[in-house]
Amino acid sequence: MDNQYRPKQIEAEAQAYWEEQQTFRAQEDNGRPKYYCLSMFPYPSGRLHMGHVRNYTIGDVVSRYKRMQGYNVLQPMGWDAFGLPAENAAMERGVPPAAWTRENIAAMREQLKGLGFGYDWSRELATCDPEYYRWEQWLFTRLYRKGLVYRDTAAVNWDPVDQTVLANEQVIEGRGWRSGALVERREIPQWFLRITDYADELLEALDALDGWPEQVRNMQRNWIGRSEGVELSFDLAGRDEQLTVFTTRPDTLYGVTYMGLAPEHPISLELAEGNPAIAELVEEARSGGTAEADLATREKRGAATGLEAVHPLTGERIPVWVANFVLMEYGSGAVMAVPAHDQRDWEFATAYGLPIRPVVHPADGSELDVSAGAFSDYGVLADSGPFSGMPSDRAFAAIAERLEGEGRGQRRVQYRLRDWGVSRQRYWGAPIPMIHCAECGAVPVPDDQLPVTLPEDVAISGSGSPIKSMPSFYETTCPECGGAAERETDTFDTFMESSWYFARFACADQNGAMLDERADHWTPVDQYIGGIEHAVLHLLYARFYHKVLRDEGLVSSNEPFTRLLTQGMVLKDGTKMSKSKGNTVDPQELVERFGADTVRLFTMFAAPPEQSLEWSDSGVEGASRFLRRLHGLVRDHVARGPAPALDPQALGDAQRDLRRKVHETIAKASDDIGKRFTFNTAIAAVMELCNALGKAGDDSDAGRAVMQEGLEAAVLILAPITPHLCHHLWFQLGHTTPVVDAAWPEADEQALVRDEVELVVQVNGKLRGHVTLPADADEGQAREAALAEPNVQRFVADKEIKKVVFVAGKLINVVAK
RNA sequence: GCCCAGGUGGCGGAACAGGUAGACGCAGACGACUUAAAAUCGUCCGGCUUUGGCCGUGCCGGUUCGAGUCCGGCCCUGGGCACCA
Repeated sequence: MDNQYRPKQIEAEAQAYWEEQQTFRAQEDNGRPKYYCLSMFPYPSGRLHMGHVRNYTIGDVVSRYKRMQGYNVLQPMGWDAFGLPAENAAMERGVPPAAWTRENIAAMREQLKGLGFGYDWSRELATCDPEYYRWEQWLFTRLYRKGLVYRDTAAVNWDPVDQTVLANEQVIEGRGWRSGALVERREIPQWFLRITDYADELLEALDALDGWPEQVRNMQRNWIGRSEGVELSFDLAGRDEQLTVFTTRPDTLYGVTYMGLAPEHPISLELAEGNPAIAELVEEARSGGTAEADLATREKRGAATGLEAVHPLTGERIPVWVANFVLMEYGSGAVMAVPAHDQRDWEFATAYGLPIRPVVHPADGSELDVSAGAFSDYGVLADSGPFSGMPSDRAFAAIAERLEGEGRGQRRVQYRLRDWGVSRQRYWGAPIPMIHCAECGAVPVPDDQLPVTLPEDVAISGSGSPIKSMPSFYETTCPECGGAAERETDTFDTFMESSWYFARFACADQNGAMLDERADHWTPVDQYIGGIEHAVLHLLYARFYHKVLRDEGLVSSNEPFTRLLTQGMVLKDGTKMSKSKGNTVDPQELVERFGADTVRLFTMFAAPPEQSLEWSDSGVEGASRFLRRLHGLVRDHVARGPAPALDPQALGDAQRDLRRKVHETIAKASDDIGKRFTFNTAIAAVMELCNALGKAGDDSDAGRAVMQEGLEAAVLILAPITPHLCHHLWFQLGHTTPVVDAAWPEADEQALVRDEVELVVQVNGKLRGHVTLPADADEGQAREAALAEPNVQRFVADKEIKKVVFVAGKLINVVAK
């Protein structure tokens, strides 16, 4: 055996072995339970970054662990290949997005192979391949016919200088990132998917997704934002028109002191003609980006309209204001304001000197004070006509009933979730398969004309998608009337591709259909792994899409991902690695210097997967050092010849202690890797084991047998994490089949048994000593031993013992006063 | 602004069901080996201290025999906010 650990050589050999044996090629096999382990596929930016390495190492560790447990594992990989960066690169370097993307894919594929990830490459796919996106187009036309697709207007960021639509990230402080021009909001027609039709199912099914982090389920619940309330209308004095508003707090109806209109509301637009203050608000609303974070942090401003609304129950006149915090996108673009019981309304009322009228008092009878802020809890009504004295919940129902009875309102469920706008005015995306005909309107592209292929040999300028000025692309004939017509030139949101790739991996070679029965064999994904930043959008869209696929009869499960692991970010110097901060670490350099196993080991050791990971160069060296030591331990052991067979009955005390450590490590690592996903503590346990093995120095037959068992355990446990070195060491330890096919070790219960236990002794909850007792000692014996301890006696000497708390196997606490 | 997380030694982290705070690793100090350095191996490594202890898990308060862990309030950092992926 080589005297030195040479990762380069060992890793090349292992990778060649796996490739030659087609180790990771997955076949459907009903004789073994399937396990579909999927890491979120990358955007092919050109090089792997540490976030990818972390994500894919976690996935590979889980996959290899499950394989050792006897599962038939599928672990595929592909490319989320459409998107904005390719267009930016094209502008900078003059390379068409398609060529740039395919070069990046080739480079990153090699990097992934160099890291030793066990993917079934025969299933590789790229979303920019027409054979992939054609099925997305096919499904879209189907959903159109089903009524799940519709056209409506939506706001985009318009750069008036570059004459182009900008993404939110391209709007910096209200200005276009390249031109520096003030960005305008423009309403343009776009395609929408009715995700809100599935809102209730998406919400309710979260309760059963117990393999998902509660944090993510919570974020999705809040995003969907189901609320029950009342929709009611206020007459406008002197106008033949009504304001319809939605409120979740009809119990505060008597506290309404003003109405708020969105600046984009038709009435606001009308009044802006003759009112400079309103015109200014409308102007403000038209400029700047569309991102919610920008809108929500704007200073709250408003202007009186002079109009008055009529309170539906009291007939009182209520002033109508235009307010910039009222959003046209939500509900009707109008709100009733109750400053006493809503903080945002309170702030606006305070700023503009509008009355604050409390009508709900705390249920506990405590004094109500709204001088410093709104009281937004439920309580008991006051000054609310016939409803005074009712608790909020009863008043909610009573007021709703009254409004319904008078035909002025009705109970309604509202969602925060909006329908999914899938149109993008970009080039590098899947063409939306629709044709606009002057005679027939919007017509879906017939199946036999799919895919609508995106022309790839194009030049990208800073303003607008090239296919919008390419008659050879958009000129066509109407499939219905045969007349001249134009293709849709918008492309799909890239979330469309990433919403179903997990199913396509099951049957990536199927060219006659979107999916086949193999999709149902492999899905749902048993374990999905990816960044927490995808907690809402990608994961919600994919859930929606899966339900749509189900309703189309393409899969039969309800949810795409049974278990979800959201991995934290990779940081350096406490902040996110990024090119602009210049604090990136190139995984490729590390692999070349230390080997893939060291990079994998450090990444898994430095932090548990869900936490952020602080990068440390010296920590990487520590990981490398450990692998050298493990290599050395096996080398020295093997150099002494084959180890004799182990006879557990014939061990001395030290040998039994060491063997107990071996099996404790197996038990801990199995729990850490299999159940808790805390790979860092599993590695720490193996390090402890190796420290103990290294100190043993026992050359007796029994000692060498225990050593063999211990080294095998260490290699088996580390095999999913550092697969190349373990592949090598396993053969060195005398095995003839590869460790990748070995069974995961099981702890021997007999080896775990202890004769004695050490109890912690406390007095009044503070540590005062230790006592060693037989493992089966009862409370009486423990108490006797504890009180005999001299240090304990010092602390209880002049006190009365009130009680003794005994926790078997752990501690005994003497409470004395 | 809204929603969701996280704050533990010089650093990354451990403590899994409320029971020894700091496992494991990094950095550092000292020692061994060496002509020397690197590598390797060994010992020490939260603060204070009268050496008996006392203090210590972002801050303030509470529950408990016992709180890093549970509860209430605050501060700071990070993720998401619908066209980055």
